Amino acid sequence: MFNRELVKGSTSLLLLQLLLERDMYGYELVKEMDKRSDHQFQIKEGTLYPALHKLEKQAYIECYWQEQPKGPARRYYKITEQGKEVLQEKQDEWQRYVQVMNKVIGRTENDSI
Amino acid sequence: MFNRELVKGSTSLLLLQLLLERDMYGYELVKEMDKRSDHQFQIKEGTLYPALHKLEKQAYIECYWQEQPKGPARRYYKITEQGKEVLQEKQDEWQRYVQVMNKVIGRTENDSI
DNA sequence: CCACCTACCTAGTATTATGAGGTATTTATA
DNA sequence: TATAAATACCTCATAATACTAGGTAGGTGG
Repeated sequence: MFNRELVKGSTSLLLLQLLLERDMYGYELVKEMDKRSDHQFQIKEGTLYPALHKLEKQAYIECYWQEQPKGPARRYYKITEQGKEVLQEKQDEWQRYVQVMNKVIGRTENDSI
Repeated sequence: MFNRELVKGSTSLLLLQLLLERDMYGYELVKEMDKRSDHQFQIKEGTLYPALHKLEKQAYIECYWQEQPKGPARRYYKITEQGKEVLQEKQDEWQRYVQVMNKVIGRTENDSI
């Protein structure tokens, strides 16, 4: 999605954020991310499922199957309390990161060696 | 530096930006980056030199050796015209990226499915 | 019937940041 | 005089992770 390299590391932040709002299943997360970002973050399934499995292993999310009246069953993911804490840390880190980036690439007038 | 994953992809942007301001040599770039970012971007030499060589191969930067009266010779890097164009694109992409990220992780009040 | 969408998944590849190492010169210190 | 530390360059192996390209299966529309 977007620039492959720029995005690294923010996937878990994005996923946890979406799951903070409501439980979702994998395929739904792909669609929701696409929609929310005006088609700029088109996370691929080859990225999503391993990422979700890792988050689950880390106990930041939990999952449960839900049968559907029609169509295949869905595996819903739910953020845990621990996941919420980690999300907060990731949010803070993102903020700091943007600030530092802007400082370095931003204006230049008075900072020389 | 910082969070390993978050940073991926922005290294070339940062390097090109610093070189836009003046020619620098590798070791100087490490120190300058550290200084500008209040010690938050501590780019490692194992990252820097391969990154510089790649930028050179892509013709975004050029280099020249400069003997020093004392101490080892320095290899100075200089941004090319093509590098300046690429830098502009990377800047734009960074801006867009921050905007989309903020949109997705930002406020939530009225954007539901 | 067949294409397409939903919905899950994995394996292999490419990229990239880092850790750990190497070389060589100069300067400060003990 | 040693010797450590700083300057200045470099490479290799490893880890993390995003993507491509595949696979399975059920349901829907033409």
